[in-house]
Amino acid sequence: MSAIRLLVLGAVRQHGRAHGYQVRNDLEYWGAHEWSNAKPGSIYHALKQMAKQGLLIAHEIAPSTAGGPPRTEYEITEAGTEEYFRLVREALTSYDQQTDMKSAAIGFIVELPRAEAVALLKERIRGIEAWRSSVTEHYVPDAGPEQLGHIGEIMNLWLHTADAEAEWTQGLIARIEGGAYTFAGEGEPFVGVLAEGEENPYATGEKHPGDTH
Amino acid sequence: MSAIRLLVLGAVRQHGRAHGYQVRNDLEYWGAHEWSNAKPGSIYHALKQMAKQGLLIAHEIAPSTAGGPPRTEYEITEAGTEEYFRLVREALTSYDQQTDMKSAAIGFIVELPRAEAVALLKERIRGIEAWRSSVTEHYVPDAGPEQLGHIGEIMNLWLHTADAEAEWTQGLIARIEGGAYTFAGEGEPFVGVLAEGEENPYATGEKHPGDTH
DNA sequence: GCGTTACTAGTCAAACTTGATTACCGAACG
DNA sequence: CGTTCGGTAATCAAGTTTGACTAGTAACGC
Repeated sequence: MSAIRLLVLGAVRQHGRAHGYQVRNDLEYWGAHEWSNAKPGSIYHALKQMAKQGLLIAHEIAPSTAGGPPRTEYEITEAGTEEYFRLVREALTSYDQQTDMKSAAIGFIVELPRAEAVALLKERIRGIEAWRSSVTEHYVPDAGPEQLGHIGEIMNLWLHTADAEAEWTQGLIARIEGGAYTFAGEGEPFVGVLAEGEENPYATGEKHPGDTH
Repeated sequence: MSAIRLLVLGAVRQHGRAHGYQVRNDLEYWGAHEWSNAKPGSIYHALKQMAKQGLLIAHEIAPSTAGGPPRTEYEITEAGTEEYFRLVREALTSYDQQTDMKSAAIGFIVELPRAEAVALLKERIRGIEAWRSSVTEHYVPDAGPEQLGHIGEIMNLWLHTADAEAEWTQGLIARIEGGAYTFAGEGEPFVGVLAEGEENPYATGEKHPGDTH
């Protein structure tokens, strides 16, 4: 599954009530168009789909205050909130090399209590290690790694990536345990959305060199 | 773009002529179902689509020799071969955190001349470095990284990942320059396909722990 | 006043992906 | 000798993603 649902749920939730264009802008503000499939079509589709499934409720709303077609505002439901936390927890816990889900979940990690965040990340490290040994057992067969030829480099890449991630996760755990950031129930939360009318410093358009999306 | 087209083109090409089920088995043999969207539906869809676009030609073929419906065999065309090499080169060169494309391209890297492989990988490192500095400039604003709060951890993750990849790429370059593997024009190539009737040691079914696909 | 540009907000068809399901055949079983 | 089982090979409907496109309003220059 892609990260679009998690991102959209998170954006709507932080606003309380948001229309599609607002969500679209938030995701852009988070840089999500760089590392996930957060494109207009996908965003509007996700909104409609999740409204149909009861994770959001759609309010029909009067014409836009700033030009353009009339907008629909969305609000997250109880079920939507549950799904949101389920997705955050799952993405933090499980290792499956899906960069977009992982990044999105980091963006929402402070919505959890600090202790739970740390516990989930530790669980993640255990997952990486289990995956690591399962790969080395499974794919580096008795005949020795030479049997695989250059294909072995793919596994090499996986392992290298997994190790790098474990290392980064370890660092994050340390920072969180050291008191960094403001987690759920610890006072004034960090606000990661654009206020109405605020200008987006990271607007679409410029690509990073080397990108080929 | 996903890696499915590259994978399918590569599989058909290594066989000379292959039917869908054969391709499906090869991809499984390569472990592609673990790290890409190489599922039956996608494979058959890609075959049909690319046949329609002239990258493959479809031969209608008599009923299967081993049960099941009649099979269609595919053969790669000139245009398909061009597209194949274009995809390999692009995936090796450009940094865009798409794990599946990268893995697939490593699997086909020995189809290029050794010198070109090294050149592309060096280009890749340059790309990673350019991307790295563009991210640090762009997303770590004047106000200092604190302004971003925990969102800064996402960029931290990106950078960490990029660095790990640059390191791995460097290692691969060294191994290739040191004479590892057999590249195009260097004699007996490594064969990464299953022979007709050969058993697949890495068949589907067992998942690695920690996976959540 | 009036065209032109720019921004807001969303839609749409075409392509792709997914997971389940179908259809066919051979072999084993009782 | 029918029937159930397992492997082969592919299809299908439902859902998702993409990139281009539409349509409305405001603001600007002249």
